[in-house]
This record gives sequence, C-alpha cells and structure tokens, in this order.
Amino acid sequence: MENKKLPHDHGTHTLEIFKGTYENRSFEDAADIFSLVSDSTRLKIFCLLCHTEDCVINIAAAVQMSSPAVSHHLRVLKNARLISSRKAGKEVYYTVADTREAELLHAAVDKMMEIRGCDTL
Amino acid sequence: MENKKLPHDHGTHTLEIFKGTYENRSFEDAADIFSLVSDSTRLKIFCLLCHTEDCVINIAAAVQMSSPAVSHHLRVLKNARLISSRKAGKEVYYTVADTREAELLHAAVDKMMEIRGCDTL
DNA sequence: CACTCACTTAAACGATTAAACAATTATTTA
DNA sequence: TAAATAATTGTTTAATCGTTTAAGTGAGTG
Repeated sequence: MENKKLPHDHGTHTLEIFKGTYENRSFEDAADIFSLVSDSTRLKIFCLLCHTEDCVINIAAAVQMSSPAVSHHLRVLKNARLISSRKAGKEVYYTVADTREAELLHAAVDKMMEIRGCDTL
Repeated sequence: MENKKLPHDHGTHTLEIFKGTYENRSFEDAADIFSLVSDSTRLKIFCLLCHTEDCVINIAAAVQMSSPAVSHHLRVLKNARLISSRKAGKEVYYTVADTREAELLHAAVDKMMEIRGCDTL
C-alpha cells in the first residue's frame, strides 16, 4: 500500500482507503465473527439463545439436531464469546453472552430479518 | 415444533421461540448474507467499495489479488445485490449497491471495527 | 483488421467445514 | 460404588469454498 500506484488513474482515491485505516488483521477478525453466523443452524442456535437459556438436549430438540452436533456449534460460539454457559447439576445451560459483539450481532440479525420482511421475535 | 415437548422441562419457553416467528428459510437467507462477508478478502472488497468506485484491476491492486479472483468475488457480491456495476468503455466500475442490506452490512462492519478498537474510515 | 487491454468464464486443485458415529468424561442418583 | 444421564471429544466421510491457471469474450486503438 505504501508508495504503490494503481494500474489505472481514474482520479479515485482507492488506495488511500486502506492507508492508516483498518489493518489486514482487522478484516480477518471481523470476517471470522461474521462466519460464526454464516451457518444457518448456528445462526438459529444463536438467535434462540438470544431469547432463552437452556441445556444442550433442549436446544438440540428445538433445532432438530443431534446433541453432539449442537455441542460442537455451541463450543464454536462460546470460543468466540458470543454465548456463555453455566453448569447446574448434570446440565450445562447456554445463553447469549454479555458482550458488545453479541449485542451487535443480535441487532444486525434482527434488522436483517426485518429488512427481509420477517416477523420479529 | 408443533405439539412436541422438550426432553427436559426447566420452565423455559425454548420451543415457543420458534413458533410463529422466523421461518427456517429466513435463517438460511440471513446466514447466506452473513457468509458473503465471512471471507476476509470479500469483506475487504466490500468495505473498499463502500468508500469508492473503481475498476477490477484497481480493486485487485488494492487488495493484492489476481483479477480473476477479484472478478469472482465481485460476481458473488453482485449476485447478492450488495454491489452494483456500470460499464464505461473497456472498464467495469463497481461500487456499493443502494440497498438496505448493503447499508446494514456497512453499518455492522463499521460498528464491529469500532468495537474491536480499530480506526474508522 | 489485427493487436492490446479489461474483464469474465471454466476447470482443477487444495483447504476448510459440517454431519454422523463412536468413545470418553463428568455428574447425579440409587 | 455402580448405574444412568448429560455433555464433550475425536474421527471419518462428504461437501463446500476459495484460489489458481488458462482460455475466451469484447471493446478500444493503431
């Protein structure tokens, strides 16, 4: 990006856009977060946990998947700090995490649904 | 979801969440849109085009990728109506599309960057 | 009319990812 | 302590995704 020039000069400031702004790492981090909800089952689980707290087998029943599959997705979401868990007896209860990323994603998903003409929860 | 019961009754309303709200198809559609920016190079291209309009080889130079690779990503983004294009002579100019989805994604990405402590454009 | 440049398309390869199954860990209860 | 249940982990298989290479289309130029 330094002193390079664009192949064509159309009077744009295209190269300047990336100067002194987001680092490459930032794009990767942001893309990683979006990839968490780029899978419909994971998005469904996240949305569910935005509105309730429940254990693995109940979540599995709600999204109609096996426990191991749900557990796997839950781990992915938890590693990204989008959901949190608490242990109570034999069960582990999951719900949305209290982070700004989770809050943003929840808002973004709701607005996306709204744009696409879906009823809101 | 109809008259099923959860394996465990913890007094939650987990199954109710999915009743009469988003359809399964809605989750898939929303996930598809998020998957568009779940790739860092595509996110980078989208962000770039949110702030400028330029031709393929200039975009390719800015993100340091080959023209075919960029062209491929541009088509994906355009099919999803996140970006638009206009032809001028030999060149094709791309920029962000004037849709609510694009607007939402742009806002979401900016906020994501802000949360993660990045400078804004 | 041929040449060059800009872009697109197609095919192939490598890498990532999800789902299904089996096995293991951990906790409660009898 | 043994049995039962909940959840996690690891593995395998299949599919998806992104990139690259090479060929092809089309517009401008000498």
